[in-house]
Amino acid sequence: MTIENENNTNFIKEIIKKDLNSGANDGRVATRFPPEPNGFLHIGHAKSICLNFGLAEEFKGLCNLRFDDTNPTREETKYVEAIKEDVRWLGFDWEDRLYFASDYFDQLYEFALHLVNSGKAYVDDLSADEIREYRGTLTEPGQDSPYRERTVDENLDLFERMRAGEFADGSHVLRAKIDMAHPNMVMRDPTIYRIRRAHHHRTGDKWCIYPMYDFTHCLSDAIEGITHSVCTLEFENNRALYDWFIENVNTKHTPHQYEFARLELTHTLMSKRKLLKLVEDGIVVGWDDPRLPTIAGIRRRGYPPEAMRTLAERVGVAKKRDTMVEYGFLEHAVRENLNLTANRVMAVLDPLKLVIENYPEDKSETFEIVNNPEDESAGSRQVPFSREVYIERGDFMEEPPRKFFRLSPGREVRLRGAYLVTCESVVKDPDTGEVVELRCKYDPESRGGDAPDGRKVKGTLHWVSASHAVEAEVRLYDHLFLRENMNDIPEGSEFTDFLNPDSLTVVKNSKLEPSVANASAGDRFQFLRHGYFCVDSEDSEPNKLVFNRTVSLRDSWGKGRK
RNA sequence: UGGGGCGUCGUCAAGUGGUAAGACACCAGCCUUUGGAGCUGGCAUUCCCAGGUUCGAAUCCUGGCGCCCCAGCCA
Repeated sequence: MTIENENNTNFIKEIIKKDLNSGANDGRVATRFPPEPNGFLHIGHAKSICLNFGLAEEFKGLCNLRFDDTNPTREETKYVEAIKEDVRWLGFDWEDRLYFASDYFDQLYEFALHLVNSGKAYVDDLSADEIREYRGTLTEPGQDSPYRERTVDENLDLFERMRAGEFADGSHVLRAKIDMAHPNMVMRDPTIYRIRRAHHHRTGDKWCIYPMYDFTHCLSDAIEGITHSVCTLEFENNRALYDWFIENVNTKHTPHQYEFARLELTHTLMSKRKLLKLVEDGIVVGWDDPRLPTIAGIRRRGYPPEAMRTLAERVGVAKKRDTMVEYGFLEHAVRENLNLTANRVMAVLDPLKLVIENYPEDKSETFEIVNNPEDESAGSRQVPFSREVYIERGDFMEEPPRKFFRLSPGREVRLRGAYLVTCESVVKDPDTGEVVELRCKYDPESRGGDAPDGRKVKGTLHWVSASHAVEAEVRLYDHLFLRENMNDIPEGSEFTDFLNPDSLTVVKNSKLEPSVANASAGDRFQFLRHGYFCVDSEDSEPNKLVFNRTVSLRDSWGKGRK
């Protein structure tokens, strides 16, 4: 795997280098990946994971895995397990640094008390609707709540009673006392605690008040001694509040927030809401559908984690918004990895029988074929050959156009690793005229694929001996959406309007060489001349193999012809 | 008519006053027992626009233009 080492910098790395040089944070670098356990991770999260763990790795620091679980109504333990699996799969290790914001609820409560005591937070009795009205608009300042000037003692009493469960959900909130006329809406006395009687996946029913993200995140960072808190661009406005809390609460560490552009890919979507709809409406088979950009999906699709890390490194980290990385960029990283690591195998997806008339009926022999021309250590395997083989229907044309190098009447081609064969005649279905069989002649002198007289052929075809073939189901995947930019669809249209009707093609009776018979879930192969495939982890069984196409091979012949 | 950000090749993206990296894509050629892979070459006289400063500007200044984010008791 090649990872570019030259010029692989970005603005966050530059900030860290500067901090290291100036001796900030005692020379420590600490980052964290902070998902909310309320759904499945996708490729966008993978970029963040690679960035945070990668930064720690590069600068000899540490990266924590922290679940941001401050909203009990949305979070579930099953998601924390799924997320842990995804991070591990990507190749990162948080060691003993697995944290939960909910672990800090007691500490956070103390911090809130500190704000109340210093006159910087107050309990507000306004309803959610009233608070919104008092907040003002983007261009008009807000108004102070009538409860804003309560005394410290009164606020203390009220806040403690909020915690004690004396008030109904929604009746009170604790707010930071900042500035209702602040030009940054985030700073107009933001809510820091709300009353919510909901069962928390970890703290159970211990609490009926829960801290808000803005209050929790920066202080959790401070508690953990995070130095560089990296998040996505939509939190830029929240940075002022992040800093306000750090300044107004006594914390030992003073973390800083930096924002980068999230990863978006063409022909797909990262929106949790839309992905959920695809799952719920049965448009895809589940969160791990190989067409989905979820980590579970790409894992099942067969994308190697190394390729995802390479992608994250190559797309870089910047602040430019609305960037769309071409899907082909990802596919390139996947092919690059698989080319080096996947063993080659022959698979005929659309079989056409080829009978070698001058090959003895009862004869069969095996050929030793190299497993991976890119990797000598991958060795070789024995592939059986006999009088009747299957070739790809698309590898034969009765009336070949110019530049068609494959088989046609009278033409000689190579059966990869076996013999040179010449098409003598074509057998057709008398009713439909469909070609059902090719009658050929082979050159016994060309064993292995080369003729002793040195004559060359233009085409080399993959093949599978008919009597030895293993049947399998092969699932061919394509873009989920026809439209490139799914973040910007025409007014009046629904995102589902752009679904690709051919995002999945199931090939039921493909013929594979027998060496794959014992393949197990997740095994990856290159089906010669087709692409990279893996054994499906859900539906494949020992006697009923199912393969997923991870990505096709580049095809300069097929390109532009379909 | 508020505040915060961003505008460099079709797509990502370096560049931080010294004369436009790299990758993907694309094009051409070589090579090839995968029309795969690989190899070679090509691909921004110009950095949203207009002025200005300077010997010299993508980088500094001024003024425009365009796009994105923010009015959850979500994160």
